[in-house]
Amino acid sequence: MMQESGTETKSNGSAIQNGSGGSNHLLECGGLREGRSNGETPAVDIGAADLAHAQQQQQQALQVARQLLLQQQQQQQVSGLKSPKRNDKQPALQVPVSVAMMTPQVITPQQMQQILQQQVLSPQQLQVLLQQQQALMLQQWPSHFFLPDFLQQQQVATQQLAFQQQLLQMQQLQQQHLLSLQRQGLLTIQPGQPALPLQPLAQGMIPTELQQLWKEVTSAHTAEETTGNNHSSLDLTTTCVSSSAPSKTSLIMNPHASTNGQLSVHTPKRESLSHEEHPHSHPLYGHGVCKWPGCEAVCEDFQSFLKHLNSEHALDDRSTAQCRVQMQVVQQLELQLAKDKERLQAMMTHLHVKSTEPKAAPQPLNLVSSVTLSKSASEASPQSLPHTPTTPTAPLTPVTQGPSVITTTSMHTVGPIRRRYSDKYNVPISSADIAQNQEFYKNAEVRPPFTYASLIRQAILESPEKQLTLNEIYNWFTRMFAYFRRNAATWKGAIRTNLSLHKCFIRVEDEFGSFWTVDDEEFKRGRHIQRGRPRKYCPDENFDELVAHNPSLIKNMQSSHAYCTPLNAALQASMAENSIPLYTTASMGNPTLGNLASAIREELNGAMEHTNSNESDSSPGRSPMQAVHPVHVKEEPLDPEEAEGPLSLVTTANHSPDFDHDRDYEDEPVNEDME
DNA sequence: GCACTTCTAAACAAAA
DNA sequence: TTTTTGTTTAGAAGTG
Repeated sequence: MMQESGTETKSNGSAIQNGSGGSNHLLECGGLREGRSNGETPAVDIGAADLAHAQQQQQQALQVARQLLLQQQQQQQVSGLKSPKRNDKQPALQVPVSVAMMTPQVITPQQMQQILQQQVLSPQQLQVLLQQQQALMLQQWPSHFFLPDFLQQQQVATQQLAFQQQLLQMQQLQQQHLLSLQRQGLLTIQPGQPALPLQPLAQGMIPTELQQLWKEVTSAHTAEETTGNNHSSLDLTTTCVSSSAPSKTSLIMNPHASTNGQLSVHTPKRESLSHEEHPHSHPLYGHGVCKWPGCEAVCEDFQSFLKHLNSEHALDDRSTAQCRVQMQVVQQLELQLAKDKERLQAMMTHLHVKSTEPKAAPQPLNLVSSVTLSKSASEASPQSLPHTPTTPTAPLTPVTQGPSVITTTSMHTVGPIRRRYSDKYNVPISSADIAQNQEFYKNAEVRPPFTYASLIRQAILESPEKQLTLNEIYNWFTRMFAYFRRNAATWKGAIRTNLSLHKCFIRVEDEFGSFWTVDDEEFKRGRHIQRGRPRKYCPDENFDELVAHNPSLIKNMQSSHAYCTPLNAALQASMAENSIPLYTTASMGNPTLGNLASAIREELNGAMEHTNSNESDSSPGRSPMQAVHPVHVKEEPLDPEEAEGPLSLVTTANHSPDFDHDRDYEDEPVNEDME
């Protein structure tokens, strides 16, 4: 399975690599991008290597642009300085078609802003276009042929240096951010892949490229400004549309984003939200230091920080440019995020495709930002939100969620979303599933897309002794998931219910209390204790498996188990003889003869009211045996085919070949059955 | 539409 | 008495 999936992912990935790699400099309308956006391309393997490749291609594009612009410059030098608005047709060369359709010539910043405001270009287009512009500027700089009107050359030169520093810092921040994202599972960079995809950009960046980046930032910022509060990624598919109708209305939500349920990260908004929530916290202020990129000025208190902020980082060209740089950083991260989302999507699709291939790719796990699901998110009550299909092997990272889900406020609006693994995929979540997103779930109030049973199992298996008390399970939940730090009553009740209801969870008592273990095999079977049926008996099968999987239990449970089987058999036989529905109790798992007799008496007297009756019957607390030997009290649920009432129970007890081992105790019928 | 699963809520009881 | 723990049931909602 794993090999198979890996192979397929790889094979698919190669096809997508072209798309992703080309996306940085080949901005074609149609085919490729549509293929990515409509989710039909099942596997998108875009990793760090792809990004590096993309960056390489980007640099190649830059070289191409330089050559092109050099030609332009030569032409201009020959023909004199021409208006940047000229519409000379330039050979497209290797410049992307859509960009070539735009004028690859020098465009003034004003024009650029105008273009950006009109949302004509996608970020990638802008990037390429700006590369061209940048290259041209660089070519022309020495001769002062062409400079933006609004920038004096000297200012530019000064700012270039400043921006280079800023950019280096930004790149460092970017790397830190990437590392952080990676730690939080937002970015999954496989070990074999090159480290940080953007690292080459940072480290190998030459001043001209830094300068170029600054220019790109300028455009990106402008683009975001024009986007307003939409918070959506610039629609990459609007290139074709908007080029013919360049208006804001042509900016549609990225279909790919809607497919993935992803929207662009909008860090500023998030920060502003947190800022609003915490009046004396500021994303730009921490540990007495101004966090403005490249500043790090020490501010004793928040007030002085505000003063500093207003004085040193007022609205001026420098601050604006720095802000744009930051925006570019964010944008780069968004791109990276989007690519990793696609990869995740492809992985999930691939793993899910076995049974649901015709379907669209699995929906994102949290849906607040999803266009398609925002309706349900806003309309549905917290408990009526749609389930989101997930696959057990899916990373389940919030990567597939829109960034907005990261925000606490948005998560609150999500409320409980029921998720479960399909029975067909009742594969236990691995530690990696959670660990991969551990940091994220610890910090973001995102409901983990695992069932309670899966989480409980995980909690138990993660414990050194493979056993946890209920309270320890609670603690694990709250420790591992920020989501479970709220509404404790709800999820704690759910945990208890699941512990009782799931066949795989086995309660063990000792003199210090009770703890829960998990029968992993039973968990994989995914069986539930059947509703409406009393379920008390000693699951020797489970017990054996449990011990097999939890050797640590042997020391506590061995002796009790030794009592269990023969006595259970005796009890069952006795009950069968008397046509008494088989009935087991916690204490029957470790009955003394007195308990056994008592149990039988009670059965005969029809006094089977409660499963623990035998405990109270034999002693106020536990039997001495129980005190010494922990009791395995969790009952095994009745299989559907076995739950057919008293007669069938007797029959089952008699005909079952593994009667005293596999089914030592059968369910007793409900009281009405007895009546 | 049905069977099933999961989640949630609630009631209840026993134990601490 | 209160809280914790555990069991059981019912119903809503999603999934296949």
